[in-house]
Amino acid sequence: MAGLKQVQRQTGVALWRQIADRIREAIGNGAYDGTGMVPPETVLALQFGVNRHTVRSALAALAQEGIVRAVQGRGTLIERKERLNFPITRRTRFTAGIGDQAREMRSLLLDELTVEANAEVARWLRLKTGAKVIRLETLREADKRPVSKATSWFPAERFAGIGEAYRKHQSITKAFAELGLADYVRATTEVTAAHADTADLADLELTPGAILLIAKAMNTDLDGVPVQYSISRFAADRVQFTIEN
Amino acid sequence: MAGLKQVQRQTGVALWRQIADRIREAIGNGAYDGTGMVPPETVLALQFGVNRHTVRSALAALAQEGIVRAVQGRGTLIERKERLNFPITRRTRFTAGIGDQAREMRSLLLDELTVEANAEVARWLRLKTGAKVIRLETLREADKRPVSKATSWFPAERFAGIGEAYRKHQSITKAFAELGLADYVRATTEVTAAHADTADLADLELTPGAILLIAKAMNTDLDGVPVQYSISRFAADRVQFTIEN
DNA sequence: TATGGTTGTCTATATCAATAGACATATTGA
DNA sequence: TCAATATGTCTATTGATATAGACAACCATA
Repeated sequence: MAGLKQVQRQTGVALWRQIADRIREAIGNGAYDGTGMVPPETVLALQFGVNRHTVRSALAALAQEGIVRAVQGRGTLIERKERLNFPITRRTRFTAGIGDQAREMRSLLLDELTVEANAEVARWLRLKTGAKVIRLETLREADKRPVSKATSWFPAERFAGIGEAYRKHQSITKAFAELGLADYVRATTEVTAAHADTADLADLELTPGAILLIAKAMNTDLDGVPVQYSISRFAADRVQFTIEN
Repeated sequence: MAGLKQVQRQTGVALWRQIADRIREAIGNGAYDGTGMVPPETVLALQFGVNRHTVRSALAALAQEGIVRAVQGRGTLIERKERLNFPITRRTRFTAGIGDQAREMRSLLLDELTVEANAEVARWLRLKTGAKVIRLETLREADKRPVSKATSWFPAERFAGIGEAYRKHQSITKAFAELGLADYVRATTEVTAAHADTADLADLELTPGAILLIAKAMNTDLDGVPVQYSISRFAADRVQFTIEN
């Protein structure tokens, strides 16, 4: 282990939040798997070099997130620790990718709209700026816990009706199939990270300061013609990506 | 544009820091490319729904990072906006990957040590736990700006002397070549994101609350035998990863 | 040179964050 | 049942954060 996990003062991020972030990450890394409990508040206070009350604020925030549960007299129990793995390969599909890691997968269609492609979307789909594209906003859940929010664009002509098909099957793969596209492949994925904005916080049930992994992906049909461009925003503490070359 | 970029109160993250994060990101996305300047403090205060003094705190933090420079009477100029792209492919190499995006690449060897492999390292390098491995700590810079900090492990027997070779060539590829490994490939990359810890903040010249993109990578020789396992921590606001399938 | 727009500085006040100490309450195990 | 170890609650104090208003200093330009 890395010894003391230090925190910094007067940086615009409250100590209790820095500590909450570190404990959440430690739980995710399996640091306390032996006991299934977080160390006592007094011990954490000593480790982080802060007052016990500050640690309590951090644990209260984690309890609010449903990650730990404090029991008077016993200690603070770890309720949930999960980090789903998303393989990013030529055959990347959301549902199939984590189907064996969660009991229940769900995909919600939040919004559907036909719009004109902006420069970025047009470039990825190899259309002209202003060309008609169908935009889908989707929220994906694993075991009733939101995992990612995605915006996808499809060429409107070729994939008219993909919104309905998606709503019916709750799967891009099956929606494509219904529209006559039997197979497709992942061409490119760009990965960045950023702080969650207000909308993300609400949809993904996160707390301010939370981190997102952002994947911009382009899928093509087997002839290499772009069929989908998407920007997915994942709660970083719940997922990891794996790239197999 | 997304209209108002809201910020939240009483969340453990100071408003000025939330605003600084949003402005930094907006600059990175080219939002203010037209003028090369950030909007006036009064406008930003109105946009974010806060007092002008709060905006000033945010801009002061960005000025401290060298991202903007305030000029009395004129406005706040954007000094730097960069996001290096790292392709992750079977032939991923750090230096070659961004050689054309920055004028000056540098790689510093911070530490070299022969240690016993822990369970994680042993698993990736397909050794027994406790086997001797050489651990290198490296800091990589582009145009004198720190980009990533990496810890790499190599089988000690096969790559004795890799520390010296790396120090000489400032390149893993060339160090491998000197030790008789002419070519190698990237087998697996795992990508996650996390908040920077104190050590990262110092080495990568970041401010608390900053985000890291973390890549755990395994390279093999052409026979598929693992030759390197590394954990690289990138400043998320300075890089993006690209996966071409 | 006068004006409007911008950043810089100062004072004052209210709220949040963090520390400190004391004690209550619940659980476990000797 | 008792002691040790936890979390829960309360009061008090200090420093950081945020708001509010006023005015100075500087820049571009009409």
